[in-house]
Amino acid sequence: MGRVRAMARPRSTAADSAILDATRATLVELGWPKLTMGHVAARAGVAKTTLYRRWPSKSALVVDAVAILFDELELPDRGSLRGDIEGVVGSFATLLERPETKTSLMAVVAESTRDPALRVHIREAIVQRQKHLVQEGRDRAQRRGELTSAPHPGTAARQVDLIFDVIAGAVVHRALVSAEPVDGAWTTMFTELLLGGLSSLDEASDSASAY
Amino acid sequence: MGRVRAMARPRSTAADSAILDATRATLVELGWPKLTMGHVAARAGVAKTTLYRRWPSKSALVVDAVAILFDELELPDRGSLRGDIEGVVGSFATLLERPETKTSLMAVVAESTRDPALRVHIREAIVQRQKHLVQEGRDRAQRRGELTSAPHPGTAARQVDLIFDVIAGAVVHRALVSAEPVDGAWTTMFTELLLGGLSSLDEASDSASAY
Amino acid sequence: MGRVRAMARPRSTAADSAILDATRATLVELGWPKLTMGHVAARAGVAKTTLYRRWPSKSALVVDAVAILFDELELPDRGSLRGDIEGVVGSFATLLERPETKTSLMAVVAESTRDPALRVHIREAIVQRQKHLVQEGRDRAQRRGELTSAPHPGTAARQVDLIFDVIAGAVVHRALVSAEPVDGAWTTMFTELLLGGLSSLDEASDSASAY
Amino acid sequence: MGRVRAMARPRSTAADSAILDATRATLVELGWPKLTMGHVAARAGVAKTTLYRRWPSKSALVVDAVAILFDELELPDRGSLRGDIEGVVGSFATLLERPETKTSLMAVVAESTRDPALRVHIREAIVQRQKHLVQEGRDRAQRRGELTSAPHPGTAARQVDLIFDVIAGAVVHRALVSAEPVDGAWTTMFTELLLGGLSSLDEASDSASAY
DNA sequence: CCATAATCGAGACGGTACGTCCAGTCTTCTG
DNA sequence: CAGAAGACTGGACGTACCGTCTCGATTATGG
Repeated sequence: MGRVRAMARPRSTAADSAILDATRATLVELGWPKLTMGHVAARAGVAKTTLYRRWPSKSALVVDAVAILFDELELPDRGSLRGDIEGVVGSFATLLERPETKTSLMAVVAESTRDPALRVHIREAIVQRQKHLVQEGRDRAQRRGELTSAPHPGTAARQVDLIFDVIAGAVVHRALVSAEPVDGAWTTMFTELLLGGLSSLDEASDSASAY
Repeated sequence: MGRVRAMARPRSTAADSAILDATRATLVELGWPKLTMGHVAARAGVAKTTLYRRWPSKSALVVDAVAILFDELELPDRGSLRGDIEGVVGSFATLLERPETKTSLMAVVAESTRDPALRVHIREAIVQRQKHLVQEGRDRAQRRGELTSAPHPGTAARQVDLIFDVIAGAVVHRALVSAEPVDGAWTTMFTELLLGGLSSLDEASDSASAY
Repeated sequence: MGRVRAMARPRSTAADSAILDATRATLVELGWPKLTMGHVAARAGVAKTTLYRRWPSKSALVVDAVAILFDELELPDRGSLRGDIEGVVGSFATLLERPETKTSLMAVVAESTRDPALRVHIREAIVQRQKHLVQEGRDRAQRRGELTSAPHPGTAARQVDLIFDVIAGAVVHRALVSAEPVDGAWTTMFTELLLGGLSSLDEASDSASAY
Repeated sequence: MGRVRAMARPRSTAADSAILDATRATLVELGWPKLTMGHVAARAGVAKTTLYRRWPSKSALVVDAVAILFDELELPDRGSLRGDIEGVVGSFATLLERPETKTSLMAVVAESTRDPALRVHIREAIVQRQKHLVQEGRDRAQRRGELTSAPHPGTAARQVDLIFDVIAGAVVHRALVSAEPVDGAWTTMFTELLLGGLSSLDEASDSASAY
């Protein structure tokens, strides 16, 4: 096709993972505010130039380095919607306690309020990427008969978005803003609240076509 | 008796408000990342030294400057718990859209993950200070007969904390992380979910003494 | 005359010497560059205001604090002009080795190149105040017959000035600029040179009226 | 063989001279006390970082900037030792009247009393570098038969050091400490004294092996 | 024996420069 | 060309002093 010349030195693929590893290691040791591009480069055995050739900024680099940590979140079948919710809340809380995520998640979000490209990057690499968890939980609950499916596909998608914001938002707020532990008692109470809310949504979307 | 030391020149109270005003104005114009201590000092007609004599860091200063904006949140009686919730969600969303808060709230929270003193500062100046809104909403709903009071005072306090984290967390996550609008449709759906959750909590705390 | 009223609180005389002592002590410990007005004030148990009420600047204060150290210079009669010169050179060198003088003499001179008032202050408090040493040495040598008196008083005064500049200048330059020790060998050689110069001046001013 | 590292971007040589030029220009305009690193950097069109990468302090920078001015000192052959001395004293006095040198020479010397590295720097860049003037004058006088050569090389070197300290010290002391003009009358009298001293040294080193 | 007035310790104030640090870019040479 | 090395501009950082100021408290003397 358009391929004219291809004789240049290709980018080292090994470097990519070395850089992301170094980024995470530095986040653990020094935290976001003390993480510098120079530090990461030195630790990865790479020149700063190489970093900037692949990521536009420190924030974008950290988003990629942290994003894959969120892939650890799973939704093992605990037999009931209540169990599934409690499980995912617990594993999310555990994730937020790790130094890599704790010090950098809010930082990149803060940065993103001024940088649209970064905002998109976060949404794609973290938010949208994890929404399947909510969808899976819903599907499983429907199969168990705990919930009914929404009458309209659009409504279902909006509900997934909402539930994701409620779970993620509440846990993050509890852990990082209120700065109180996301322990068993809190998780139980939160799950109770969420279950009641879900069945309420279920009935409402059943009867009315408002959503 | 209580007099220990009162001989030196007292701190100018006028400077305090000038600094906070300048901080807010600079946040509006330049946003958090471009706000510098030097800039604020110059704008307030004050020396940088004076800033550092009163606030230990840029973050602490911004917390104080922004905290009073949260006092604008009110809970006008709309006649029903549903209306009250929709009202407070709307006004919180509006607050989060203001440039002063949007660019700085997440930034100071991010900073606080590494600075315990700042974490306490945020909790006292913003979080605890606004929890009365949830309490008021609950009391009003109880008076209306929409909710019953919790059997134990400790349970009630924990419920207030939870509800605050759910509301604030969900709205903040929707607005700043998912970066989608907190519009009427979302608010209605969220309120539906929350109302269902509240009545569920109500019944649970009624029957069981688990909480 | 103009005296109308004199009922105010007088300045504490004790403070003066406490301040000068503190200044010297701080010079010994920290040296000129790290000596600050605040430090001296604190050490003297005095407010900064009090310092500035009495001395216009750090330099002026140090000049006064150091000036009296130069009063230690003496000219004990060693029986010959050669001995007298070697003696005064040695004691001057010893004085310049003390940390109070070493670190501050050049500093105040440097400052004085930009501050005429300070220049006058140094000249009066240090330079002119020690010229009597040269005069005494000359007088003594004349009484011994080692030198003859200058034919004109003005010539004598100019010679005293010159000799003072030569001795003080050479020793200071050796000690502080060349930064080599003013030891016995150097002193002997310098004294030989100066003696030869003095007799040369003596003959010249005898025969010619040029000076 | 000698190649150890030569892969990085080399330091700009243009920057060096731009910085030194800016330093001298600033010394002329503002004098030593008002010269700041920031000012010099801005004037040289260079970042402050670049200054600190090359010179450890303001003093070290000024030493280099001023040192080459001393290279202007020359010793034109005026036909006699007397003439040569009067000539070099005059040109040294002229040099000390320039604002660059007047305000900064004593300042760096003062600083050097606390900073051994700076002391060495001054000795090498200014003192040792100009001693050839004394050596030249001596050599020339010997060729003319005005002086004889010292019997031992070590003695000759010590005499050169001494003469340098006497000339430089006396002129500097007259000009900057006593703060009186180094005019023709003073120069004539000083030269008379020095000539007498030199012949005295000459005879002494001839007869005795003390030196 | 009180009123007056300058002094005192304390420390906040506006300024200015410091020397450090990092972001992001540029320039060199090597593979 | 990609990459390592590291110099470069630019700008904010937080600190340290300067010399001035504003306090309330402390002495002296003159009336």
